[in-house]
This record gives sequence, structure tokens and C-alpha cells, in this order.
Amino acid sequence: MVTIKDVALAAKVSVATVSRVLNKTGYVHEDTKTRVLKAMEQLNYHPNEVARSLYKRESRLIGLLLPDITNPFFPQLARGVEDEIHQNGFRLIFGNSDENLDKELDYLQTFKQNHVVGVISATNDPGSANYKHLSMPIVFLDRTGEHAPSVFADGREGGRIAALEIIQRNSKRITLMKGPGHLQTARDRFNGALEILSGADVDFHVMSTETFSFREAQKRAEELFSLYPETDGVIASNDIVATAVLHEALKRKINVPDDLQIIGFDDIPQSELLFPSLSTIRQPAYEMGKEAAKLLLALMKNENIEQSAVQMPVTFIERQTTRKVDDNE
Amino acid sequence: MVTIKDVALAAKVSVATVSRVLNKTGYVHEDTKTRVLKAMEQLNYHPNEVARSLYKRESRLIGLLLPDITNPFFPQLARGVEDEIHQNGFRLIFGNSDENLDKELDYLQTFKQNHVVGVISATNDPGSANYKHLSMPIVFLDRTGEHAPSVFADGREGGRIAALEIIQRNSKRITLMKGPGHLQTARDRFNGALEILSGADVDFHVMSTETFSFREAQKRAEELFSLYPETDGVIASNDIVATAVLHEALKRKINVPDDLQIIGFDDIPQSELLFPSLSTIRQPAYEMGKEAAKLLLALMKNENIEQSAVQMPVTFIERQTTRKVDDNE
DNA sequence: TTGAAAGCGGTACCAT
DNA sequence: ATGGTACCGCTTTCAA
Repeated sequence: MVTIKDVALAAKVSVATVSRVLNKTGYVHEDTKTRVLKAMEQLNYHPNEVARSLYKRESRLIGLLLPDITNPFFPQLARGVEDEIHQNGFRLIFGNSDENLDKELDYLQTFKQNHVVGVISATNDPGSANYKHLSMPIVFLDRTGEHAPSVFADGREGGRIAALEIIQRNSKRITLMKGPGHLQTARDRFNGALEILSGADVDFHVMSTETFSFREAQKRAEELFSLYPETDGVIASNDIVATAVLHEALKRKINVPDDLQIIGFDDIPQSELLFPSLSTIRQPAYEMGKEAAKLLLALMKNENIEQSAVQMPVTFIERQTTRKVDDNE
Repeated sequence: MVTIKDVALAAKVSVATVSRVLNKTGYVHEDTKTRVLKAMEQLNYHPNEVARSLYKRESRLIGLLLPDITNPFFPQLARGVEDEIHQNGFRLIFGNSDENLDKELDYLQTFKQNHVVGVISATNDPGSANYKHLSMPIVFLDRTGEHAPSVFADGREGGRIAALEIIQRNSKRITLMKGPGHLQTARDRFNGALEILSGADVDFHVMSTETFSFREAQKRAEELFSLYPETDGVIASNDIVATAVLHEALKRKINVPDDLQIIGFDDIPQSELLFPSLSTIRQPAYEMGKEAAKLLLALMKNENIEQSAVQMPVTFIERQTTRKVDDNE
């Protein structure tokens, strides 16, 4: 491995000088700078980040903690984060936490041990002790943060929009699926929808799903249609659940969207690929990842950011599981 | 930050001794060992990985390079890798290469600068100069490696199986979609299917897709049905393309699987969620990730591994886009 | 069985 | 404008 010493030798200067041109700090004569640069070039020198990190007590690494990259909502987030930090010369240490606080703590620990300069976490529990005494900037992603820096979508508004749109399209007996109670984001969207439904002239009932797994959603979907066969509109807690409902409806030869409308939440990539394609409330996942990265980068430079909770807008994506809205209304 | 020095002070020993108990190396008296351990405990000491890495010239980090985590095939791979290395105390530096050799090189470079102990790469071009003089163990993932360590699925066999299964189920006029020519894996599965089709009593024609994007696949699917309306079986180059074909077929009210059978490739998670759910050739992505990690770990310990190209089996996943095979045949 | 000290590859202070 | 050198936190000889 070629070190700063080799470069110094080749350029006939001291390591201090090489360090100066490397970091563009302090005075260094144009000519010697050229010599040094040439030496670096010839030797194909790349500074050892580990040595740097040791002295400066900070690396060019950022920690990213996601519940499970295998869940289709998260890759978009991850990609947004990566694209943004990569531009700024940072790299990612990545881990899946499985919503497990011990695993989270373990990762946070190794992040620290590796001198990461900041972390982005999509934990369910931003209030956990894990984050209390974290001695570095952190931003929470996809989690409503009370006081901590965070980036999240406006779930409550999303819930409202979903309810409004389905009502506007004349569903009268609506089933509102409630996602896992321990997820703030799921609660928000549920409450938003509930708010509108309670104030509208429609019948509705609520059905809970404890996870976002397709398997469980399938079971609940079966129950839905046997218990409430009169349902003509479903507001699902996310796109996975909506997919399960659609699946079951098609299996029962229910006409979607004519006899049953379905609205999902998230707009994961495959929602568009379903047939009929899924109408849903879109969270701008990629952009959220980017925003979180931007916020973290800002936090790293400047201790006091004014706007440290950024709420991203959600939008209704009209596809084929909802009817066209009647112009005459 | 609490350092080894603090521990030494608290335990009234030298840093050397602390280091010894930390690494379980050399002699150290039971009693002093206990004292040291207690001091670590009390101070909540965690060794600085950066300092370690600097001295030893190797970290506990592994580099993972994927084309694009946003492509639904890759998260499974990533998860498999992570689970395996995590168990062994390693962590991941992760990057998306976008199949771009410069980005790849850039990542490989920063991996090195951070003292990663090995890399796992799903590059399209294992032969690239990028990997020629890489001074650390590497395993290629999802890429047929000629001589380098690699883990990949048996694409050729997958192609054969797809053709066999669709023929067995009585498709007579088959369209074989050919994936991007620059991807070895796509070529393999194509050639496997071609091998069987050419030897069978069926009509077939070949259609190329240059990417695996859903957009392009949609266009090609439209063309497929307008140019070859008599097609009664499609072997797609992967599940994304298969999904587009299914989409278009349903749009045209073609009865799947009665009048048209479709077989995909990969078995990405959403293939099961389609309606009708997609019959496909499954690559065990999660297991492939795990295998790659295992292989890398082995490579790191032992220079000479006998079996360094591990080929994983593919399986036909019978779902709803293929007909039941007739028992009487 | 333990400790002193050199060294990993940089950075930054202090001289000159 | 440049060089010498202490230091970042740990590991590993070497001596005691």
C-alpha cells in the first residue's frame, strides 16, 4: 500500500506538505504542489481513510438503519439516502434492525466504533434509550419525531385523502383497515381516515391487521369478505394489505372497481404492476431518503437547524382500483 | 469516549494487559483478567474499531456492491449477505453501482481506503480491470464467474425447465423473450430455453428486450400481442417482463392461463402477489446472498478453497399463470 | 505474568 | 512556504 510517506519521498518534501496539498490547507508553493500532485498520480496514491478517521475522530461514513430492506418500501428510501450522501463524498454502513431494539443498539454501537459522522434510522421507537445519549447527529426517517430531527410523510393527511377520494367516488359501506398499532405512521393514516369517515354519510367498520405481512393480510381479507360481504370500498393500511384485498376480491370474482374500490398506502413499485393497478396514497420514498440525508448533512455542519422536522406531502395516485369521479357531481 | 487507557487506569494495569484480555491473546492472570473485565463493564468500554483497523490493516467491514437495491431482486441478496456476515461480527459498507464501471471502481477504491476485508459484488463485468488487481478476497454474486469465486443460479437449467414446463402444459406457439444481451445470466436462461424449444415440436419466436425496465417491457408486450396474436405461451426473461406481459394480456382480456401461459424468472416477492399469481423459475436469492457471504468468509480464512464457484439450483414455482399438467399424458 | 514503547498512516501545531 | 513531531487508540514485540 502506498502511503503519504512514499509520496513525500517521491516529491522530495515532508509528509506535512503532502498532507497540506491533500487537504488544501495552509500555504504551499505552486511548484511543490505540482510536484506532490504528480507524485500522487504516479504512485496512484489514495489516502488511508482509517488513519484519517483515527486522528480526526470522524470518518466519511454514515450509518443507515432500516427495519428490513426486504420490505419493498425501504429500498427506495435507502437509494435516496445513498444518492444524496454519495454526492457529498460519504459512504454508507448499512444494517437491518428487524424492529428489534437490541439489534438496533448493536448497530448503533458499531456505527460509533467505526466513527460514523451521523446516522439515519427508520426505527419504530425514536424515543428509545438507544438514541438518548447518541453523541452524533441523527435523523429519523419515516418516523414522526417529536423533538428530534426527522423526515416523514404526512400520514394523517394521507388517511384523510384516501377517505375523501373513496367517498367522492361513491363507496357507501367502507372497511377501514387499521395497521399495526405500534407504528406511529400506521396510526396516523388510520386516524386521518377515521376523521373523515366519522364525519361523512357512510357506513364503515374497522378491521385490524397486526403486521404488514402478506400472509396475515390474506387471512384478514378472507374474513373481510365473509364477515362484511356488503363492503364496497376498502381503505387499506398499506399497499401490501391492499394487494391482499385485491387478490381476494378477484378470487371471489368481485368486480373492481365497479363493485368494490380499494385504496392502498405507500405506492410501492409493484402497486403499479398489479392488474388492475392499485390506486394508492403515495409517499415519496426516494425523496424522503434524499431529504433525510440532506438534513443530516446540514446537521453535521451546523448545530442549529431551524426546520428539523420535515414533513413530506402525500398524493393520491389514481389508478384502476378506484372509479373515475363523476364530473356532474 | 472511553479508551483502552481509561480501562487500564481503572484496572490498575497497563494498556498492553487490557489489550490482551480484549483479544484473548497471551498470558494474563485470572484475577487481573477479572479486574479488567469489570473495569470495561463499569466504564462501558467498546474498543475503537478504527484504531484497531489502522494497526492491523484490516477492519471488520465487508463491501457490498449491487447494481441497484431498488430492483426487487437485490434486496433479498443483500439481506442474505447481511444476515450471514452479521453473525460473524462483520458489518456492511454498501453501494449501488448502476452497472456503471466508474462508480464501481469508485466504490472499490473507498472500500479499500476503509480497510474492508473482502467484497461481494454483483457486477456485470467480473472481468473488468477493476477487479484484476484487487488486493483482497472477492466473490461475485449473481454472475457466472469463469475462474473467480462466485455464487450464481443455474440459469441455463432454469431456461430449460421453463421451456419444458410450458411445453408439457401444451403451449404450441411460444414467444421466448430474450433479456439484455450484456447480462450473462440473461443469456444463460435464454440459451437454456432455446435449447429445449429448438428440439421440441412447437412453433416459437424470439423477442428481445434491452433492459429489464417495466416501461420497456410494456411496449414489447404490446408488440408481442399485435405481431403474434396466436401466441399461447410466453417464457419471459424475468418476472418484471412477465408481469408486463400478464398485464397486457389481461388488458386484452386474454384468458390466462387457459389461452395463454406465462412463465417468469427470478421469483421476486411480488410475483406471488399478482393475480393470477405468476408461475416462475425461482432463484434462491436470499440463500445466494448467504452462500456468497459464507464463501467470502471462507476465502478470508483460507487461501485455497476447493469449490469456489457455487451454482445454486433453480426450481419451477407453479402458480396460476400456467395450467395444471394433465395427469393422463 | 506484566509493562514500555514502537508503529499503523495520517493531521496539525509549532518552529524556522 | 516548509519540515519536525506529537498524537489519534490500539496491537504486538521485547524485556523484565
